[in-house]
Amino acid sequence: MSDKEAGNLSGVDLLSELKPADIKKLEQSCAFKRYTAQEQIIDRQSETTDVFFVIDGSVRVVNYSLSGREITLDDLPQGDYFGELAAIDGAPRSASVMALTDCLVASFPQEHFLALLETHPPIALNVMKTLTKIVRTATDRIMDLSTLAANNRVQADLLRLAKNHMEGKNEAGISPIPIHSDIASRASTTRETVARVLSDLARNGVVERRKDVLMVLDVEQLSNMVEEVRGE
Amino acid sequence: MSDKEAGNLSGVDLLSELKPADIKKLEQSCAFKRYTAQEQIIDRQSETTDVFFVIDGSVRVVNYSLSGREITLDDLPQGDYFGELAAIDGAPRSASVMALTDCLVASFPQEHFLALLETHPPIALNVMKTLTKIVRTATDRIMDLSTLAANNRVQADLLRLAKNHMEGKNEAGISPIPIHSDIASRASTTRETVARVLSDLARNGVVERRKDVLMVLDVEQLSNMVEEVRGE
DNA sequence: TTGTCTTTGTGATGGGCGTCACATTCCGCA
DNA sequence: TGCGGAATGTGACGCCCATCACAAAGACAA
Repeated sequence: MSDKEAGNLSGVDLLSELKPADIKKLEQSCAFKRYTAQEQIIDRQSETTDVFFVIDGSVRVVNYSLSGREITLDDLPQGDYFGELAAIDGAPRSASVMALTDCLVASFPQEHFLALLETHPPIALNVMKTLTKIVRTATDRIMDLSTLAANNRVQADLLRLAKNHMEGKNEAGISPIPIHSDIASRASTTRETVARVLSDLARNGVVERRKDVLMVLDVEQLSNMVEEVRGE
Repeated sequence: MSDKEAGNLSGVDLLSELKPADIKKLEQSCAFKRYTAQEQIIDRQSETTDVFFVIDGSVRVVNYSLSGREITLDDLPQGDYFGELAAIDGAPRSASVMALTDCLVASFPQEHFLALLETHPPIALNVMKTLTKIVRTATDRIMDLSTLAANNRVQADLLRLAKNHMEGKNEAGISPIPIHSDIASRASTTRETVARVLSDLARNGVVERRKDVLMVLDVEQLSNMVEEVRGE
Protein backbone atom coordinates (compact mmCIF):
# COMPACT_ATOMS: atom_id res chain seq x y z
CA MET A 1 0.00 0.00 0.00
CA SER A 2 1.36 3.40 -0.87
CA ASP A 3 2.58 5.81 1.77
CA LYS A 4 0.42 8.57 0.40
CA GLU A 5 -2.88 7.94 -1.23
CA ALA A 6 -6.21 9.40 -2.12
CA GLY A 7 -8.64 9.58 0.74
CA ASN A 8 -12.12 10.60 1.47
CA LEU A 9 -13.41 13.12 3.99
CA SER A 10 -17.03 12.11 3.71
CA GLY A 11 -16.93 10.23 7.00
CA VAL A 12 -15.68 13.19 9.02
CA ASP A 13 -18.44 14.29 11.40
CA LEU A 14 -17.20 17.84 11.68
CA LEU A 15 -17.68 18.39 7.96
CA SER A 16 -20.99 16.62 7.63
CA GLU A 17 -22.91 19.86 7.10
CA LEU A 18 -20.93 20.73 4.02
CA LYS A 19 -22.10 19.93 0.53
CA PRO A 20 -20.29 16.97 -1.04
CA ALA A 21 -18.76 19.29 -3.59
CA ASP A 22 -17.25 21.46 -0.86
CA ILE A 23 -15.90 18.42 0.91
CA LYS A 24 -14.24 17.33 -2.30
CA LYS A 25 -12.55 20.72 -2.44
CA LEU A 26 -11.17 20.34 1.07
CA GLU A 27 -9.76 16.96 0.15
CA GLN A 28 -7.45 18.71 -2.26
CA SER A 29 -5.77 20.43 0.67
CA CYS A 30 -5.31 17.29 2.70
CA ALA A 31 -2.32 15.01 2.90
CA PHE A 32 -3.44 11.44 3.53
CA LYS A 33 -1.18 9.08 5.34
CA ARG A 34 -1.32 5.59 6.80
CA TYR A 35 0.09 4.73 10.19
CA THR A 36 0.62 1.30 11.64
CA ALA A 37 -0.58 0.49 15.13
CA GLN A 38 1.53 2.11 17.89
CA GLU A 39 3.12 4.56 15.48
CA GLN A 40 3.46 8.16 16.65
CA ILE A 41 1.40 10.70 14.73
CA ILE A 42 2.03 13.80 16.83
CA ASP A 43 4.81 14.36 19.35
CA ARG A 44 4.10 16.54 22.32
CA GLN A 45 5.99 19.83 22.15
CA SER A 46 6.43 19.68 18.40
CA GLU A 47 5.55 22.86 16.58
CA THR A 48 3.36 21.69 13.75
CA THR A 49 -0.10 23.20 13.50
CA ASP A 50 -2.08 20.93 11.18
CA VAL A 51 -5.44 19.50 12.10
CA PHE A 52 -5.91 15.75 11.58
CA PHE A 53 -8.97 13.80 10.58
CA VAL A 54 -9.26 10.14 11.49
CA ILE A 55 -10.46 8.57 8.24
CA ASP A 56 -10.05 4.97 9.23
CA GLY A 57 -9.00 3.20 12.41
CA SER A 58 -8.58 4.86 15.79
CA VAL A 59 -5.98 6.86 17.64
CA ARG A 60 -5.00 7.55 21.24
CA VAL A 61 -4.09 10.88 22.82
CA VAL A 62 -1.42 10.25 25.45
CA ASN A 63 1.29 11.85 27.48
CA TYR A 64 4.32 10.44 29.21
CA SER A 65 5.72 11.33 32.60
CA LEU A 66 9.44 11.87 33.09
CA SER A 67 9.63 8.38 34.53
CA GLY A 68 8.03 7.01 31.39
CA ARG A 69 4.59 6.34 32.72
CA GLU A 70 1.93 6.60 30.08
CA ILE A 71 -1.17 8.70 30.78
CA THR A 72 -4.03 8.15 28.36
CA LEU A 73 -6.07 11.29 27.79
CA ASP A 74 -8.53 10.09 25.19
CA ASP A 75 -9.20 7.58 22.44
CA LEU A 76 -10.66 8.86 19.19
CA PRO A 77 -12.67 6.75 16.77
CA GLN A 78 -12.93 7.01 13.05
CA GLY A 79 -14.67 10.20 11.94
CA ASP A 80 -13.20 12.30 14.72
CA TYR A 81 -10.42 14.87 14.53
CA PHE A 82 -7.48 16.05 16.64
CA GLY A 83 -4.72 18.60 16.62
CA GLU A 84 -7.10 21.53 16.73
CA LEU A 85 -5.50 23.08 19.80
CA ALA A 86 -2.29 24.00 18.06
CA ALA A 87 -4.18 25.04 14.96
CA ILE A 88 -6.27 27.47 16.97
CA ASP A 89 -3.63 29.02 19.19
CA GLY A 90 -0.37 28.25 17.40
CA ALA A 91 1.29 26.91 20.53
CA PRO A 92 3.29 23.63 20.64
CA ARG A 93 1.40 20.34 20.81
CA SER A 94 -0.02 19.74 24.27
CA ALA A 95 -0.04 15.97 23.94
CA SER A 96 1.18 13.11 21.80
CA VAL A 97 -1.07 11.11 19.54
CA MET A 98 -0.41 7.53 18.44
CA ALA A 99 -2.17 5.09 16.18
CA LEU A 100 -4.21 2.68 18.26
CA THR A 101 -4.89 0.46 15.27
CA ASP A 102 -3.55 0.63 11.77
CA CYS A 103 -5.18 3.75 10.46
CA LEU A 104 -5.56 6.32 7.75
CA VAL A 105 -5.29 9.95 8.73
CA ALA A 106 -5.70 13.21 6.79
CA SER A 107 -3.71 16.26 7.78
CA PHE A 108 -5.24 19.61 7.01
CA PRO A 109 -3.22 22.83 7.09
CA GLN A 110 -3.84 25.40 9.79
CA GLU A 111 -4.64 28.30 7.43
CA HIS A 112 -7.31 26.29 5.66
CA PHE A 113 -8.77 25.20 8.96
CA LEU A 114 -8.92 28.75 10.28
CA ALA A 115 -10.48 29.92 7.03
CA LEU A 116 -13.07 27.18 7.32
CA LEU A 117 -13.92 28.32 10.84
CA GLU A 118 -14.24 31.90 9.74
CA THR A 119 -16.47 31.22 6.77
CA HIS A 120 -18.64 28.55 8.36
CA PRO A 121 -19.98 29.60 11.77
CA PRO A 122 -21.82 26.30 12.31
CA ILE A 123 -18.55 24.44 11.99
CA ALA A 124 -16.91 26.91 14.33
CA LEU A 125 -19.68 26.25 16.82
CA ASN A 126 -19.12 22.55 16.42
CA VAL A 127 -15.46 22.96 17.22
CA MET A 128 -16.40 24.95 20.30
CA LYS A 129 -18.72 22.15 21.36
CA THR A 130 -15.92 19.65 20.97
CA LEU A 131 -13.66 21.84 23.06
CA THR A 132 -16.24 22.23 25.81
CA LYS A 133 -16.65 18.49 25.90
CA ILE A 134 -12.91 18.09 26.32
CA VAL A 135 -12.91 20.66 29.09
CA ARG A 136 -15.75 18.93 30.89
CA THR A 137 -14.06 15.55 30.64
CA ALA A 138 -10.81 17.02 31.87
CA THR A 139 -12.35 18.74 34.88
CA ASP A 140 -14.13 15.53 35.81
CA ARG A 141 -10.83 13.75 35.66
CA ILE A 142 -9.16 16.40 37.79
CA MET A 143 -11.90 15.91 40.34
CA ASP A 144 -11.42 12.16 40.25
CA LEU A 145 -7.69 12.47 40.69
CA SER A 146 -8.11 14.97 43.50
CA THR A 147 -10.78 13.23 45.49
CA LEU A 148 -10.80 9.52 44.73
CA ALA A 149 -8.31 6.93 45.87
CA ALA A 150 -6.60 4.80 43.23
CA ASN A 151 -8.91 1.88 43.92
CA ASN A 152 -11.97 3.99 43.35
CA ARG A 153 -10.59 5.48 40.17
CA VAL A 154 -10.21 2.00 38.73
CA GLN A 155 -13.79 1.22 39.71
CA ALA A 156 -14.90 4.51 38.16
CA ASP A 157 -13.17 3.66 34.89
CA LEU A 158 -14.76 0.23 34.89
CA LEU A 159 -18.12 1.82 35.54
CA ARG A 160 -17.60 4.12 32.58
CA LEU A 161 -16.79 1.17 30.37
CA ALA A 162 -19.81 -0.73 31.69
CA LYS A 163 -22.14 2.14 30.88
CA ASN A 164 -20.99 1.96 27.29
CA HIS A 165 -21.80 -1.75 27.12
CA MET A 166 -25.06 -2.14 28.98
CA GLU A 167 -26.97 -5.37 28.45
CA GLY A 168 -30.20 -5.08 30.33
CA LYS A 169 -30.87 -2.94 33.35
CA ASN A 170 -28.03 -3.78 35.68
CA GLU A 171 -25.60 -5.84 33.65
CA ALA A 172 -22.92 -5.02 31.14
CA GLY A 173 -20.66 -7.07 28.92
CA ILE A 174 -17.43 -5.31 28.17
CA SER A 175 -15.71 -6.61 25.09
CA PRO A 176 -13.10 -6.81 23.94
CA ILE A 177 -11.71 -7.28 27.42
CA PRO A 178 -9.61 -4.25 28.23
CA ILE A 179 -5.98 -4.79 29.03
CA HIS A 180 -5.14 -3.98 32.64
CA SER A 181 -2.37 -1.62 31.76
CA ASP A 182 -4.74 0.38 29.58
CA ILE A 183 -7.14 0.82 32.44
CA ALA A 184 -4.23 1.75 34.65
CA SER A 185 -3.14 4.38 32.17
CA ARG A 186 -6.57 5.97 32.18
CA ALA A 187 -6.99 5.82 35.94
CA SER A 188 -3.44 6.96 36.63
CA THR A 189 -2.38 4.00 38.67
CA THR A 190 -0.46 0.76 38.15
CA ARG A 191 -1.55 -2.42 36.44
CA GLU A 192 -1.01 -4.29 39.71
CA THR A 193 -3.61 -2.14 41.41
CA VAL A 194 -6.00 -2.76 38.53
CA ALA A 195 -5.47 -6.50 38.85
CA ARG A 196 -6.13 -6.39 42.59
CA VAL A 197 -9.29 -4.34 42.21
CA LEU A 198 -10.58 -6.71 39.56
CA SER A 199 -9.77 -9.70 41.76
CA ASP A 200 -11.71 -8.15 44.61
CA LEU A 201 -14.67 -7.36 42.39
CA ALA A 202 -14.66 -10.92 41.05
CA ARG A 203 -14.55 -12.30 44.60
CA ASN A 204 -17.61 -10.17 45.44
CA GLY A 205 -19.42 -11.37 42.35
CA VAL A 206 -19.59 -7.89 40.85
CA VAL A 207 -17.61 -8.81 37.76
CA GLU A 208 -16.79 -12.06 36.03
CA ARG A 209 -14.12 -12.70 33.47
CA ARG A 210 -15.41 -14.93 30.67
CA LYS A 211 -13.89 -16.13 27.46
CA ASP A 212 -14.00 -12.95 25.41
CA VAL A 213 -16.00 -10.60 27.57
CA LEU A 214 -15.71 -9.04 30.96
CA MET A 215 -19.17 -9.22 32.54
CA VAL A 216 -20.21 -6.62 35.06
CA LEU A 217 -22.98 -8.43 36.90
CA ASP A 218 -24.04 -5.63 39.23
CA VAL A 219 -23.52 -2.20 37.74
CA GLU A 220 -25.42 -0.53 40.54
CA GLN A 221 -23.25 -1.95 43.27
CA LEU A 222 -20.17 -0.96 41.32
CA SER A 223 -21.56 2.54 41.15
CA ASN A 224 -22.05 2.59 44.90
CA MET A 225 -18.51 1.39 45.52
CA VAL A 226 -17.06 4.28 43.55
CA GLU A 227 -18.68 6.81 45.83
CA GLU A 228 -17.88 4.94 48.99
CA VAL A 229 -15.00 7.17 49.78
CA ARG A 230 -12.92 5.76 52.54
CA GLY A 231 -13.65 7.34 55.90
CA GLU A 232 -17.13 8.55 55.09
CA MET B 1 -25.71 50.48 46.65
CA SER B 2 -28.47 49.03 44.54
CA ASP B 3 -28.73 45.34 43.79
CA LYS B 4 -29.04 46.00 40.10
CA GLU B 5 -27.31 48.88 38.45
CA ALA B 6 -25.97 50.24 35.23
CA GLY B 7 -22.67 48.74 34.20
CA ASN B 8 -20.11 49.05 31.56
CA LEU B 9 -18.71 46.39 29.26
CA SER B 10 -15.85 48.48 27.97
CA GLY B 11 -13.33 46.63 30.12
CA VAL B 12 -14.23 43.19 28.80
CA ASP B 13 -11.30 41.85 26.78
CA LEU B 14 -13.42 39.54 24.68
CA LEU B 15 -15.40 42.46 23.30
CA SER B 16 -12.49 44.83 22.79
CA GLU B 17 -12.66 44.53 19.01
CA LEU B 18 -16.18 45.84 18.89
CA LYS B 19 -17.00 49.46 18.25
CA PRO B 20 -18.06 51.36 21.37
CA ALA B 21 -21.53 51.77 19.91
CA ASP B 22 -21.91 48.01 19.51
CA ILE B 23 -20.71 47.43 23.04
CA LYS B 24 -23.33 49.86 24.29
CA LYS B 25 -25.92 47.82 22.50
CA LEU B 26 -24.79 44.61 24.20
CA GLU B 27 -25.03 46.33 27.56
CA GLN B 28 -28.77 46.59 27.04
CA SER B 29 -28.99 42.79 27.12
CA CYS B 30 -26.95 42.41 30.27
CA ALA B 31 -28.13 42.11 33.83
CA PHE B 32 -25.58 43.63 36.17
CA LYS B 33 -25.28 42.38 39.68
CA ARG B 34 -22.99 42.82 42.66
CA TYR B 35 -21.76 39.96 44.75
CA THR B 36 -19.99 40.12 48.07
CA ALA B 37 -16.80 38.14 48.66
CA GLN B 38 -17.41 34.37 49.04
CA GLU B 39 -20.88 34.58 47.54
CA GLN B 40 -21.87 31.90 45.05
CA ILE B 41 -22.43 33.10 41.50
CA ILE B 42 -22.89 29.77 39.76
CA ASP B 43 -23.70 26.42 41.31
CA ARG B 44 -22.36 23.30 39.69
CA GLN B 45 -25.10 21.22 38.08
CA SER B 46 -27.49 24.15 37.79
CA GLU B 47 -29.11 24.54 34.41
CA THR B 48 -28.67 28.19 33.60
CA THR B 49 -26.88 29.05 30.39
CA ASP B 50 -25.88 32.70 30.68
CA VAL B 51 -22.38 33.90 30.09
CA PHE B 52 -20.87 36.19 32.75
CA PHE B 53 -18.46 39.06 32.40
CA VAL B 54 -16.32 40.09 35.34
CA ILE B 55 -16.69 43.87 35.35
CA ASP B 56 -15.01 44.56 38.65
CA GLY B 57 -13.30 42.38 41.23
CA SER B 58 -12.33 38.75 40.72
CA VAL B 59 -13.93 35.34 40.92
CA ARG B 60 -12.88 31.75 41.56
CA VAL B 61 -13.93 28.63 39.68
CA VAL B 62 -14.13 25.77 42.18
CA ASN B 63 -15.58 22.36 42.78
CA TYR B 64 -16.22 20.42 45.93
CA SER B 65 -15.67 16.75 46.62
CA LEU B 66 -18.29 14.67 48.38
CA SER B 67 -16.26 15.01 51.56
CA GLY B 68 -16.37 18.78 51.19
CA ARG B 69 -12.85 19.35 50.01
CA GLU B 70 -12.51 22.38 47.82
CA ILE B 71 -10.69 22.08 44.50
CA THR B 72 -9.77 25.37 42.88
CA LEU B 73 -9.83 25.22 39.11
CA ASP B 74 -9.05 28.81 38.21
CA ASP B 75 -9.15 32.40 39.37
CA LEU B 76 -10.43 35.01 36.94
CA PRO B 77 -9.53 38.69 37.06
CA GLN B 78 -11.55 41.67 36.04
CA GLY B 79 -12.15 41.81 32.30
CA ASP B 80 -12.46 38.05 31.95
CA TYR B 81 -15.58 35.96 31.42
CA PHE B 82 -16.98 32.61 32.49
CA GLY B 83 -19.99 30.39 32.02
CA GLU B 84 -19.32 29.90 28.32
CA LEU B 85 -19.34 26.10 28.52
CA ALA B 86 -23.03 25.85 29.30
CA ALA B 87 -23.81 28.62 26.84
CA ILE B 88 -22.08 26.70 24.06
CA ASP B 89 -23.35 23.19 24.70
CA GLY B 90 -26.43 23.74 26.84
CA ALA B 91 -25.34 21.17 29.43
CA PRO B 92 -25.46 21.80 33.22
CA ARG B 93 -22.72 23.86 34.81
CA SER B 94 -19.49 21.91 35.12
CA ALA B 95 -18.21 23.86 38.09
CA SER B 96 -19.20 26.39 40.69
CA VAL B 97 -18.07 30.00 40.62
CA MET B 98 -17.80 32.23 43.67
CA ALA B 99 -16.84 35.84 44.24
CA LEU B 100 -13.25 36.05 45.40
CA THR B 101 -13.58 39.72 46.26
CA ASP B 102 -16.63 41.93 46.26
CA CYS B 103 -17.40 42.21 42.60
CA LEU B 104 -19.66 43.39 39.84
CA VAL B 105 -20.69 40.86 37.24
CA ALA B 106 -22.76 41.11 34.06
CA SER B 107 -24.82 38.17 32.90
CA PHE B 108 -25.44 37.87 29.22
CA PRO B 109 -28.11 35.57 27.78
CA GLN B 110 -27.13 32.48 25.83
CA GLU B 111 -29.00 33.38 22.63
CA HIS B 112 -27.30 36.75 22.42
CA PHE B 113 -23.94 35.14 23.06
CA LEU B 114 -24.46 32.53 20.36
CA ALA B 115 -25.63 35.24 17.95
CA LEU B 116 -22.52 37.23 18.74
CA LEU B 117 -20.34 34.21 17.96
CA GLU B 118 -22.12 33.62 14.70
CA THR B 119 -21.91 37.18 13.46
CA HIS B 120 -18.39 37.93 14.66
CA PRO B 121 -15.92 35.25 13.66
CA PRO B 122 -12.98 37.00 15.36
CA ILE B 123 -14.82 36.83 18.66
CA ALA B 124 -15.64 33.19 18.02
CA LEU B 125 -11.95 32.56 17.42
CA ASN B 126 -11.15 34.33 20.65
CA VAL B 127 -13.52 32.09 22.53
CA MET B 128 -11.85 29.10 20.95
CA LYS B 129 -8.48 30.39 22.07
CA THR B 130 -9.77 30.75 25.59
CA LEU B 131 -11.08 27.20 25.49
CA THR B 132 -7.79 25.81 24.19
CA LYS B 133 -5.98 27.59 27.00
CA ILE B 134 -8.33 25.99 29.50
CA VAL B 135 -7.74 22.58 27.92
CA ARG B 136 -3.97 23.03 28.03
CA THR B 137 -4.05 24.10 31.67
CA ALA B 138 -6.29 21.18 32.53
CA THR B 139 -4.12 18.58 30.81
CA ASP B 140 -1.06 19.98 32.55
CA ARG B 141 -2.86 19.62 35.82
CA ILE B 142 -3.88 16.07 35.01
CA MET B 143 -0.25 15.29 34.30
CA ASP B 144 0.81 16.89 37.59
CA LEU B 145 -1.77 14.94 39.53
CA SER B 146 -0.84 11.72 37.77
CA THR B 147 2.91 11.94 38.01
CA LEU B 148 3.92 14.24 40.83
CA ALA B 149 3.78 13.54 44.54
CA ALA B 150 1.86 15.95 46.75
CA ASN B 151 5.08 17.61 47.91
CA ASN B 152 6.15 18.30 44.37
CA ARG B 153 2.76 19.64 43.40
CA VAL B 154 3.02 22.23 46.15
CA GLN B 155 6.47 23.17 44.91
CA ALA B 156 5.11 23.36 41.38
CA ASP B 157 2.33 25.69 42.45
CA LEU B 158 4.82 27.86 44.30
CA LEU B 159 7.00 27.93 41.21
CA ARG B 160 4.04 29.06 39.15
CA LEU B 161 3.37 31.86 41.58
CA ALA B 162 7.02 32.82 41.62
CA LYS B 163 7.15 33.07 37.85
CA ASN B 164 4.34 35.61 38.01
CA HIS B 165 6.28 37.72 40.51
CA MET B 166 9.87 37.65 39.29
CA GLU B 167 12.20 40.28 40.70
CA GLY B 168 15.50 39.89 38.96
CA LYS B 169 16.87 36.76 37.41
CA ASN B 170 16.47 34.16 40.12
CA GLU B 171 14.35 35.78 42.77
CA ALA B 172 10.65 36.40 43.19
CA GLY B 173 8.55 38.23 45.74
CA ILE B 174 5.09 36.80 46.03
CA SER B 175 2.60 39.19 47.51
CA PRO B 176 0.14 39.21 48.95
CA ILE B 177 1.29 36.07 50.74
CA PRO B 178 -0.98 33.24 49.64
CA ILE B 179 -2.95 31.44 52.29
CA HIS B 180 -1.80 27.85 52.75
CA SER B 181 -5.23 26.40 52.28
CA ASP B 182 -5.53 28.19 48.94
CA ILE B 183 -2.32 26.61 47.73
CA ALA B 184 -3.56 23.28 49.03
CA SER B 185 -6.78 23.67 47.10
CA ARG B 186 -4.90 24.28 43.87
CA ALA B 187 -2.39 21.50 44.43
CA SER B 188 -5.04 19.05 45.64
CA THR B 189 -3.47 18.33 48.99
CA THR B 190 -3.90 19.47 52.60
CA ARG B 191 -2.85 22.70 54.23
CA GLU B 192 -0.64 20.71 56.60
CA THR B 193 1.37 19.38 53.70
CA VAL B 194 1.71 22.89 52.33
CA ALA B 195 2.96 24.12 55.68
CA ARG B 196 5.51 21.33 55.88
CA VAL B 197 6.80 21.93 52.38
CA LEU B 198 7.16 25.64 53.07
CA SER B 199 8.96 24.90 56.32
CA ASP B 200 11.39 22.66 54.48
CA LEU B 201 11.97 25.23 51.78
CA ALA B 202 12.58 27.89 54.39
CA ARG B 203 15.07 25.63 56.20
CA ASN B 204 16.91 25.19 52.92
CA GLY B 205 16.94 28.90 52.27
CA VAL B 206 14.88 28.60 49.12
CA VAL B 207 12.03 30.74 50.44
CA GLU B 208 11.72 33.26 53.22
CA ARG B 209 8.56 34.61 54.78
CA ARG B 210 8.82 38.35 55.33
CA LYS B 211 6.37 40.92 56.58
CA ASP B 212 4.03 41.14 53.61
CA VAL B 213 5.79 39.12 50.98
CA LEU B 214 6.88 35.55 50.50
CA MET B 215 10.35 35.72 48.96
CA VAL B 216 11.54 32.93 46.71
CA LEU B 217 15.29 33.34 46.93
CA ASP B 218 16.31 30.61 44.49
CA VAL B 219 13.74 30.06 41.78
CA GLU B 220 16.06 27.79 39.85
CA GLN B 221 16.58 25.39 42.70
CA LEU B 222 12.85 25.33 43.32
CA SER B 223 12.39 24.42 39.69
CA ASN B 224 14.88 21.57 40.05
CA MET B 225 13.12 20.25 43.11
CA VAL B 226 9.83 19.98 41.27
CA GLU B 227 11.30 17.64 38.73
CA GLU B 228 13.25 15.63 41.24
CA VAL B 229 10.74 12.88 41.26
CA ARG B 230 11.41 10.55 44.12
CA GLY B 231 13.33 7.46 43.05
CA GLU B 232 14.78 8.95 39.91
C1' DT C 1 3.91 -29.69 20.60
C1' DT C 2 7.36 -26.31 22.19
C1' DG C 3 9.29 -21.99 22.86
C1' DT C 4 8.70 -16.95 23.28
C1' DC C 5 6.21 -12.96 24.55
C1' DT C 6 2.40 -10.76 26.48
C1' DT C 7 -0.79 -10.49 30.12
C1' DT C 8 -2.31 -11.55 34.60
C1' DG C 9 -2.24 -12.71 39.77
C1' DT C 10 -0.38 -12.02 44.29
C1' DG C 11 2.89 -11.65 48.19
C1' DA C 12 6.19 -8.61 50.73
C1' DT C 13 7.91 -4.15 51.83
C1' DG C 14 8.26 0.60 52.88
C1' DG C 15 7.52 5.41 52.36
C1' DG C 16 4.39 9.26 51.59
C1' DC C 17 0.94 11.86 53.22
C1' DG C 18 -3.86 12.31 54.94
C1' DT C 19 -5.81 12.71 59.40
C1' DC C 20 -6.11 14.04 64.17
C1' DA C 21 -4.56 16.86 67.78
C1' DC C 22 -2.63 20.91 69.85
C1' DA C 23 0.18 24.84 70.51
C1' DT C 24 1.23 29.33 68.60
C1' DT C 25 1.10 33.31 66.12
C1' DC C 26 -1.21 36.71 63.49
C1' DC C 27 -4.51 40.28 62.74
C1' DG C 28 -8.79 42.88 62.56
C1' DC C 29 -11.84 45.08 65.49
C1' DA C 30 -14.29 46.71 69.50
C1' DT D 1 -5.10 47.18 74.36
C1' DG D 2 -7.09 43.03 74.73
C1' DC D 3 -10.21 39.64 72.64
C1' DG D 4 -11.46 36.03 69.28
C1' DG D 5 -11.24 33.79 65.13
C1' DA D 6 -8.19 32.75 61.34
C1' DA D 7 -3.96 31.04 59.88
C1' DT D 8 0.23 28.53 60.82
C1' DG D 9 3.70 24.95 62.65
C1' DT D 10 4.63 20.37 64.03
C1' DG D 11 4.33 15.77 66.19
C1' DA D 12 2.25 11.03 66.06
C1' DC D 13 -0.12 7.44 63.79
C1' DG D 14 -1.56 4.40 60.33
C1' DC D 15 -3.20 3.11 55.88
C1' DC D 16 -2.96 3.14 50.99
C1' DC D 17 -0.55 1.89 47.17
C1' DA D 18 3.74 2.19 44.24
C1' DT D 19 7.47 -0.75 43.70
C1' DC D 20 9.88 -5.07 43.34
C1' DA D 21 9.77 -9.82 42.46
C1' DC D 22 8.13 -14.00 40.71
C1' DA D 23 4.89 -17.46 39.22
C1' DA D 24 1.38 -18.80 36.27
C1' DA D 25 -1.50 -18.57 32.34
C1' DG D 26 -2.65 -17.23 27.63
C1' DA D 27 -1.61 -16.21 22.90
C1' DC D 28 0.47 -17.20 18.75
C1' DA D 29 3.83 -18.75 15.47
C1' DA D 30 7.16 -22.13 14.08
